[in-house]
Amino acid sequence: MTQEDQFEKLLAFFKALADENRLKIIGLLASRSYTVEDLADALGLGASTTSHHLAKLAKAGLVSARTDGHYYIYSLQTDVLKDMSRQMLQEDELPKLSAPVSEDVFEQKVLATFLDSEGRIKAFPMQEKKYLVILRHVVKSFEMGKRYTEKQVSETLAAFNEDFALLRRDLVDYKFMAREGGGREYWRLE
Amino acid sequence: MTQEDQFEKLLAFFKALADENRLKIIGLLASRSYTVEDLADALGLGASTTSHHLAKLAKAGLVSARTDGHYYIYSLQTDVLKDMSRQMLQEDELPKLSAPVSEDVFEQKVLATFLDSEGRIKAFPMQEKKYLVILRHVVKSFEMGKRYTEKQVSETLAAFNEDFALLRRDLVDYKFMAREGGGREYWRLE
DNA sequence: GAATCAATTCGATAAACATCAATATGTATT
DNA sequence: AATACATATTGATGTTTATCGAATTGATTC
Repeated sequence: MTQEDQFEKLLAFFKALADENRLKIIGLLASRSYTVEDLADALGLGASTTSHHLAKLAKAGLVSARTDGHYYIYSLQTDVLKDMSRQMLQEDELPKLSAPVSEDVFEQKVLATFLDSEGRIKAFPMQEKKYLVILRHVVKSFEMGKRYTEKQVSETLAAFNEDFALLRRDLVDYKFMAREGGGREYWRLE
Repeated sequence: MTQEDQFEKLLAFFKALADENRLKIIGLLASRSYTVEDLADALGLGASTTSHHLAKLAKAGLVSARTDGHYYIYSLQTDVLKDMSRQMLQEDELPKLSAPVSEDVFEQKVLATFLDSEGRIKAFPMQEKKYLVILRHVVKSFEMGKRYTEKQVSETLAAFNEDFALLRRDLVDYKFMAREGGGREYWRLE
C-alpha cells in the first residue's frame, strides 16, 4: 500500500468515527450483533439514517453484515480498530502522515486557486510564498538562454494577466529574469 | 471521569483527527515543532485557518504551544494519542461507548426534533415509537386523578398544535387518557 | 510608548454532512 | 407468483464545518 493510500485509509477511519451516533453504534456492536432496526431504535434514529451510518462504518472496514432471514446482522470488525490504534502507538509511523504534503502538492494547490481554466491569473496571492509559486510558473514561458525584447516579454506576460508590467517588474525583482540596456533585452535566470 | 465525559472526549478526539489538513499537521509535528506560519505554508492554507485547526487539536489535547519570542511553537502531545489507541485495543472498554444510549437520551432527542422553542409540536413523527414519546410528553400537562371537560382538554392540547382533535383522539386510543359520558369527561391514565 | 510582527478572533461564504420521508430493492414466506 | 418485511437508495432540508480576508490582540524591539 502506498503512503497516500495509507493516509486516505486513516482519514476515512477517523471520519467514520467522528460522529456521535456512529461512535455509539461501535459501542453497541462491541457487546453483541444488531439488526439495522434494533440499532435505529436504540439510537432513536430512522432506519434509513442508521443504514447510512452503517454504510460509512462498513466502508471503513469497521463493521460487517451477514444476512440472516429477512435481516442483516451487523457486527463489529475489530481488526481495523486494532491496526489503526497500533499504528498510532508507533511514533515512527506518524511522520508518514505528512508525506502527502509536498511542494508539488502545495504548488498545484496555489496554481489551482489563482489560475482560471485558461491559465490566466485570476488574482494575485497576498502571501509572498504563494506569489513566488505564480512567478515560478509564469517564468516557464521563457526559454533558458534565449534573449527577448521588452515587447516580447510583455506580450507573453499579457497572456497571464492584464497587469503585465507588474509581472515583468516582479520577475526581475525576484531574480527570475534579468535585463540589460535599460530594458532593451531580457533573459530568464532560473 | 464519568462515562459521558469519556464519550465526549473520545468523540472530540476523532473529530479532531477527521480532517485532511489536521491529520497532516499531526504528521508534520511528529517530526519536529512548527510555528503557525510554517505550518500554514507547508499546508498551503491561510494562517487563520491553520490557527483554527490548531485550536481544535489543542482542545482535544493533541498539540500544545509554547511561546518563544514573537512565535508560538506548536508541538505534538503524544499522551492523548497513546491513551486513546490503548483504549481502542481493550475490547472491554468499547461497550462503554454505548452508555450514553438511554431512553432518556432518546426521548430528549425526539422532543428536541419535533418541538419548537416554545414547546409546540412542529411536526408529527411518522415512527410510532417517536409519536408515543410526544404523546407521553403531552399528557404530562394533565394532572393525575383530575377530571377535565372536553373543552378544557382541547384548549390545553391546542397549546401544542392546532390539530388538537388528533391529539385528543390519539391520547385516548393509546390509553394515555380515558373518557366517559360520550366525551363529557376526560382523565389521565398514566 | 510607537512601531512591528505573529497569532487569534470575527464575520461571511461555500462545501460537506446528518437527517428525514418516500421510494426502490431484494429476500422470504405463503 | 404474490405479498410482506427489512434494508438500501434517493431527494430534499437544515446544520455543521472549513476556509478566507479583515480586524484585533499580544508580545517584542527600537
